[in-house]
Amino acid sequence: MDNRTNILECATELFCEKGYDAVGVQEIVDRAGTTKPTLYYYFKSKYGLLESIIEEYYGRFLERLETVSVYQGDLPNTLYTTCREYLKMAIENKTMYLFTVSLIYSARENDSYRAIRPYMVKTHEIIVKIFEQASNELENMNGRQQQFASGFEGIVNFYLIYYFEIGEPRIDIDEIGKNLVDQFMYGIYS
Amino acid sequence: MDNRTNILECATELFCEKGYDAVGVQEIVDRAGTTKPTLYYYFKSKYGLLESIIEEYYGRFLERLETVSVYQGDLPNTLYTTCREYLKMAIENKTMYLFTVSLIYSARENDSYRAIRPYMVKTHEIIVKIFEQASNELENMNGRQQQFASGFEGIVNFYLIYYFEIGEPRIDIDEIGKNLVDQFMYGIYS
DNA sequence: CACCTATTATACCAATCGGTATATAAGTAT
DNA sequence: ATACTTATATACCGATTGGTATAATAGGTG
Repeated sequence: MDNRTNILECATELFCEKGYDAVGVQEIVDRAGTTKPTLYYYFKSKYGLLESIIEEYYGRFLERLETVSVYQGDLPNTLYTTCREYLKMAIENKTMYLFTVSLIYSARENDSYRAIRPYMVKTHEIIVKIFEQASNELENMNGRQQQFASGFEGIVNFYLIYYFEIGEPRIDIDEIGKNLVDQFMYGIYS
Repeated sequence: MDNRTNILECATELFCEKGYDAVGVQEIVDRAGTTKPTLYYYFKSKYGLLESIIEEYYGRFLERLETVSVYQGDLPNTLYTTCREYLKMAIENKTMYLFTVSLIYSARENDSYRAIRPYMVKTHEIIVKIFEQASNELENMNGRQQQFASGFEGIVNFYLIYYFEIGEPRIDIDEIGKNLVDQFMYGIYS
């Protein structure tokens, strides 16, 4: 494995374990078996390293999300397909997923939050688009696309964290996805 | 205001803004207009200061939660009362609530998580107790009290973060509480 | 071979980190 | 008046922070 990838992976591990601020650059290069100038050669700063880590995971996630979230002429089905992919991606990269969640809830003036924000916004835009295209299906949708999108993202994240927490050995994406969309749609119509 | 309270409040502000690790002890005493030995006199370490901040808010929260969560012979009503108090407390202390959420999602090996964990556990125990006392109401409850408790806590936190995020100027506790419990109960029975 | 660019390490930087030894002032109890 | 406790500041500690100046070492290309 090349040095860049190695540093990236060791940093990811450490950030997930201890958090961005609690990990020193020296600690990262020690684990990677290299030295600081090498790290600063590939990533120009500690913050640049964080950005690269997020881009590595979240970039791929956004590509897939954009692909699967195309409107199918039916809201529950579109949500179901989107939800399945969301769950799948998170389960495949559990550690990174939990790390990004911790970043999302981190302090607003912290570098961690600054780094994750553009990806949060982009994710939100993709989900909002689903509800915009479903406007004809739901009466009184006016201006509530943002609200529904936040709600949907929130409930998916909540299910994920919940199932990771109780340590379900085998998570059935199809079943959870169905329950989740059902419960969400119930919330919308009530 | 005495020096101890002043340090406590300044530290709370800074931790909420930037996160525990990103704030230095010097920065805290500068804002409080005092010096480090004073801080170390009242709280024996930076970690002790964090513990005091959490205890200040979460201690009161747990007391109230324990009081209102007594079982009323009816699950939805008990949940509704508990939920109302949970929402009320969070809305009254919005900044501190959001700070504790950020701690809950912080890295497992970070001091922030170590400090919040006992309070998370205690909260969970209180909610579990509700579902244990409702065992006669729900068939097939065996061993799922923990699951329901996690689910309930999750959905309440999700609603709160969601409403704080969209910046609803006036949050109707009664209405949100009702919707929330309804949606949760629907999830249980389906 | 000579040249060039991409990598990597040694050794260092000022600044900040969490924390403390020591001194002092003010109040209080004997 | 003496002794003790509480509360605060000056000045310092070694260790670590993120980051870099410099130089050596590759590997490929003319």
